[in-house]
Parts: sequence; structure tokens; C-alpha cells
Amino acid sequence: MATFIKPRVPRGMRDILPEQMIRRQYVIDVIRDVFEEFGFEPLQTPAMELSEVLTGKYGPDAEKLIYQAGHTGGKEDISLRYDLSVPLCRVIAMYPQLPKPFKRYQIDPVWRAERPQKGRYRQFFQCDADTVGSDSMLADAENVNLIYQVLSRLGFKQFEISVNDRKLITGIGQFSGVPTAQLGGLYRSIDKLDKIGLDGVTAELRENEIPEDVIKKLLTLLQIEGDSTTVLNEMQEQLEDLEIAREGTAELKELIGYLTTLGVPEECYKVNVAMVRGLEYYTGPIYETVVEEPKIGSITGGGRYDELIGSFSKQSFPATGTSFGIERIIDVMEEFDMFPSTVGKTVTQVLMTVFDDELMKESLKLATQLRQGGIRTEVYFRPARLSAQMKYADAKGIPYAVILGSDELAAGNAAVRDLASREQENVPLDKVVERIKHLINTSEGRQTF
RNA sequence: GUGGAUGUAGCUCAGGGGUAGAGCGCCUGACUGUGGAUCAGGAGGCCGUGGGUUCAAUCCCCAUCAUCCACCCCA
Repeated sequence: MATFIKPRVPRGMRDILPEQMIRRQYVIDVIRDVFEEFGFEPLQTPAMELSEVLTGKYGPDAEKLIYQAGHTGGKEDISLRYDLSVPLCRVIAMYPQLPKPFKRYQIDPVWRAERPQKGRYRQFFQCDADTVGSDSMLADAENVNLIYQVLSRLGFKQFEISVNDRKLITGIGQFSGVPTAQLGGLYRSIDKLDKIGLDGVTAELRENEIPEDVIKKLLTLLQIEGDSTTVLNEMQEQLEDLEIAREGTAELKELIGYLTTLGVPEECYKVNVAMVRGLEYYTGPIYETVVEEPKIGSITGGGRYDELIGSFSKQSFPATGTSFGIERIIDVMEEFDMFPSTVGKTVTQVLMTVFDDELMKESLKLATQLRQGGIRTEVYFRPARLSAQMKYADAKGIPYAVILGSDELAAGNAAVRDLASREQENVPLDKVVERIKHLINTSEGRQTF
């Protein structure tokens, strides 16, 4: 007896079956449309990079999660990419002739050897838009605008884009007077403010042996509440002696000024001085969108990274960008049933039935006409009982069936059946395409997309 | 990486030391040109994998793998 290999996929990775793939493509289409609307150009880079390109960019914790991708006898030390930003920087350094500012988007998988959880996979898609070669806060404002546009078009009603600035964080660090070695832990504790509250942060700071007077100082900063402008003004006042903090608040004020002009509603973003973000390469404004329900973490993240390209070339460029997490966005949309009814289970719009061998020829002719008319049409592959063919259409969620039997053919007709309403009508053969088109256009919810 | 829970039919799950059940789904028929209803019948499981204890293991013990949850981190 033959022994079989148990069919399975690597941990944290999965197959995306057609029904789910259709939803995915819908989300990707929306994102791509927005990106291109803002003038971002498509870019693709290899799934693997030389390991030296990736190391030393993300910080030691993240670096452990990079997949090694060498093969037996391979001479190169290569790894699967961890994100799309570092490969972009490599591209910028490699092709100096690209006109600046360079705006590109990339929608591709990345790999991280994390322990999987809901909304956390080892292979997942990032959808990145980045602007290289401009230090204008308008570029950063555009990133936030992208997030706003994409999420509202996907039907997200309530979301809040947290905005902060690495310079402001550095200022807070200096303000606290905590030695550099402890700074990482300090930031990490502060970052949890939204999750564990002031008391929780206080407790954690004490555990990390941060002196009481420092904790007190920090709490006065973290307690600042109000709209973005108020928070920034207060921060500016509290940290006015620190140049780096002044720069941070100035940047954010400029950014918010642009957001207002661009028409991004105020309730969609908020300055959150406690939001830190882990990746080491950020240098200026940073932003992320966290959804509370379901508990899935952040669905977007990004920021300015003016130094990163400098690690590949003498000539450095300021850069900023943002990233969308498709699988988390889809997880949220599925949880709340946010897909429009126009996103169906199948791409097929019409099932062309086949009665018998004689009529097969007529069915194929009609199918060809439908396809030429731009209607996605599937033909049943062999004559079968009509009930079987209907059942197939129903199981696949195909919205319409065209039935061509000897009775219809004799009258020069075909029957056009709406599977959902079970209504059926005879239509002259040369009007079938037109009729189906009309049905598709008028009955939203039964077409695919 | 740390801690915890769970792996039994396609799906959701029950059961329990003597090689297994429900609901839903699926297939067939009643229905020779019309799918979601009804009725009748049927298929489908080395009870995650490997080892141990036992006369005997799906059940007890150990290991391992996978999934989920929390932490960590992040999309």
C-alpha cells in the first residue's frame, strides 16, 4: 500500500482558497487604487535578499525572526525579506538615477518567524507606500491621508490613527534623565499606556527600577489630554528646553496643518505621545492604526526613516512611508461583515448549461458570445441533468444560468435564469448578452465585483 | 522566546480502558428539461503523530507536532 505524505503547510502559513482570494483581491484593489490616485508607482523586489542587506536594520529582537533561505551548496548568504522598506532602501541606493522624490508602492508577502496567533502569520502581505527624497511634512501627511482614504473606502467607520514623532520620544527620554541603557525598557512601558493605563505604566516603571521622581515627571507628560493641538502645545511647554523635542512638536504641528488642509477629519487621527513603535529605523513622525475589536493589534504602521538609505550609500535620502496589513484588515472586515454584497463567492457570472451532445455546439456558441460581451461565463463540461447543473451553479454561487434546450432553440430563444430569485425568462438568442448585462448592472448584490 | 488550553467524520462538537456517536454538510433515489424544502437510503474516522503502561489504549502516562489564548513583539 502506498504511503502518503500528510498534506500540510508550514506553521503560520496558509492557503488562500478562491472564495477568500476574491475578498483579498477586493481589498488589494481598493488599496492599489488609492495608492495610484496619489501618484505612487508600482515596484517589485525579490522575495529574498542577501542577508547583509537585512541585518542591522530592525533591531536585535526583530532580526532573530528573519528566515534564512540558503540552499545546499549555495554560495550566497540569503534571507527572506522581513519587510518592504529595507528592500526599497536598497533599490534607492542601487539606482541613483531614479528621479526624486520617488514614490512607490509595493504589495507583496514578507516573512517573519514569529509564533502564530490570530492576525499574526509567518507569511503575510504588506501593502506599502513610501516617498523617498523629500523631507517635507506633506509627504508624512500624505501617508496619514492614505490610511484615512483606504480605511474609509473599505467601510471602516471608527478608527483612530495614532500619530507621534520619534524626536518627541527622544525628548521625553532626555527629559526623564534615564540612562541610555534603560531607555528601551522605558519606551516599551510607556507604549503600553493605552493598554494598561497610567497605574499599569507606573507599576511597570517601578519594577524596572526607574526612580520615583523620574516616574513623577513622566506621569505629568503622559497625563496630558485633549485634542492634538492642545497636547502638542502642552508638550512644547513642558519640554521647551530640549531642542529635539521642539523639533518633534514643530514637525507634528506642520503635519497636522497639512492634514486639516487636505480634509482629513480630525476625529480620525490623534497625537499620542505614548505611541512608540518598535522598529529601530524610524527618525521622525510615526503613525499606526490599532483596532480594539477584534483584538488584533495594528492594521497599519509606518513613519519617517531618514537615515536608513544612508546605510547603503554615501548619498542618503530622507524617506517616509506607511504599511497596511491585508490579513488583519480582512480579519476585521470578516468579523464585522464589512464586505459589500457585490463581492461574491465566485468570479463567474453565468453558467451556460449543456443539454445533450447535439446542443453542446449551440451552448458553446452562446458562451463565446457572452464572453465576447465581457461576461464571465462558465460552461458545464458534459451534458447532465439540469438539476445537477443548477445545483452546481448554486453551490458555487454563480448568479445566473443560461439554459439552452431544444424547446428554446426551436423558438430562437434561450432561458435566462436568476438563481437567487428563481425567476426565469425566455430571451431571443441575439439579445441574451444584452439581457444579462442589464441584469448584472441593475441587480447589485448578485454580481461579483 | 515564556506561560496556558485544545487536537475525535468535510464542519461544529459529544463520548469513554474492550478498535466510536450526534447535528449540519455530502452522495443516491422519490423528481425522464430546473438548485436551497420533505421523505427514504448511503458513503465517509489507523479518535494529530511517535513511544510507554496494560491481556487490551481513541481514552491513562511521556514526548512531539499543529491550532488557539495571554505575554513579548508586530502587519
